[in-house]
Amino acid sequence: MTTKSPIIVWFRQNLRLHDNPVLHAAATLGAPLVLIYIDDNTSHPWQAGEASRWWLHESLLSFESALAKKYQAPLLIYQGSPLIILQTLCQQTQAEHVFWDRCYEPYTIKRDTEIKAMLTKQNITIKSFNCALLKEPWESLNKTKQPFKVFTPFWRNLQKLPIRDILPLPKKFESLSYSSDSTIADCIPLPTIHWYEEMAKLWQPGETGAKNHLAHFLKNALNDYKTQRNRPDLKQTSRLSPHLHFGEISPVQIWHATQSCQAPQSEQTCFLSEIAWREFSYHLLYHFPDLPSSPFKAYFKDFPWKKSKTLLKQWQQGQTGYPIIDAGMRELWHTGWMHNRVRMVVASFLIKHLLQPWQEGEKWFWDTLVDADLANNAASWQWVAGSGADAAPYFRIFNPVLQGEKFDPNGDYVKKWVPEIAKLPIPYLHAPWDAPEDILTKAGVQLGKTYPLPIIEHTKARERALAAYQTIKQTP
DNA sequence: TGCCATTTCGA
DNA sequence: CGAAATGGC
Repeated sequence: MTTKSPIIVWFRQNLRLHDNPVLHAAATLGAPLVLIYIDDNTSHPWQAGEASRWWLHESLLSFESALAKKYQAPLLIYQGSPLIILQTLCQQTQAEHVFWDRCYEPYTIKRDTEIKAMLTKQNITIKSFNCALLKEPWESLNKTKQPFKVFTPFWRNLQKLPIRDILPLPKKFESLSYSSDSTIADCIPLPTIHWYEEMAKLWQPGETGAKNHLAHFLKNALNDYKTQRNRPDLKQTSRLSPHLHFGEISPVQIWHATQSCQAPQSEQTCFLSEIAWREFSYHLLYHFPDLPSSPFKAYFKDFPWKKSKTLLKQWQQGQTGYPIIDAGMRELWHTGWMHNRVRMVVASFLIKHLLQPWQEGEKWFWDTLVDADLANNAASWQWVAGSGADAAPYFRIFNPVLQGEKFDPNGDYVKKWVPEIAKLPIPYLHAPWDAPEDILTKAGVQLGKTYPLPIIEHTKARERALAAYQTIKQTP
């Protein structure tokens, strides 16, 4: 393709300069570029929560300044209907080409398909690029050309597929002299209450922060990733999830950087399989677009949930009386993130101990996570619920006390997020109700007053959950 | 990336 | 008698 008419490059998720196929392709063509971001958060069913919006605000600022610094190119910000904005821009700039990075959520696919049809009618050429995945969801198929429904075969297959090389950073490109009326602050305003300041100390949204996180992780944590990654009291996970969600780093960059680092191969593979879980989630969401709302295994629609707004709220607020659960839920609220092991434990607790629908947990995570991602969130909640593709078996019910003792052995994680019981000695920190009266008094804990009694008893809850499952279980 | 009751093993 | 293995949920 040769063109001298401007190319509009619409960035949606992949807010980075390096290894960005859409930017690379556009810059290579030698035409002037119009770089835009359109905020249409209010026009779809899964509006982003405030934590995620804070991250987006910061990420866009970072991207905007990187573009200005490296290429003296402005990032134009718009708010409203992408179709109308693109039509107008094409007219005003005489652009005949619109390039974008592919998105995979059902509502973005629908939106983009409509836009592509309308603009094509007006002789605008649309070109889209895979910027967010190792492989497109339709590139991974089993021997019968069907999507994978089990992770292990998906992962084995992925390891056999060629992964493209990292793209070089475009040396230069010309940008059209053009400006928009809105700024990042107009379209994605920060909340008036500065609750995000606590999060701002922990994270560095943007490409530089992502790169730093990856380098630090590969150097300091990957060597014993297999075992230490389960410890929420240590910082041994990559913490790349929000960076990946906004595309500040690509899975291709992670793939190659991991394979060329010093850590043992078994550790590399373990970490890359986690990246592959993300890939598998996108694969499932693409092929089964109902994933965010309906159980993948249809018989789960009859599950006898016992909906309770009170229980849901106690879980959300970290007031369940189980220290590891409350620590996790409070970490989420305060940092916009939760350790993966703890995510599994709190999700299992909401679904199995409290019998609340997994969709309620999914919504809460969606509203509060900085890494809120439709594919990962939906696939993971269904995985824990047992209703998903390749789900955990329903009888896998975590015991919150044992999980705490096993993965937070010194209680540092609980002490950090549940300070009101921090003075309890270790055998009782994960099960305060077992502590003798004098030990509770000495630690300044009054159960039911300064810290809740358990809102449900573990053994009974476990039996009730197994019984509930029996009512829907399919007999083969 | 489960829990738990029960059985079996070995000092 | 405690650790390890086993098997059902």
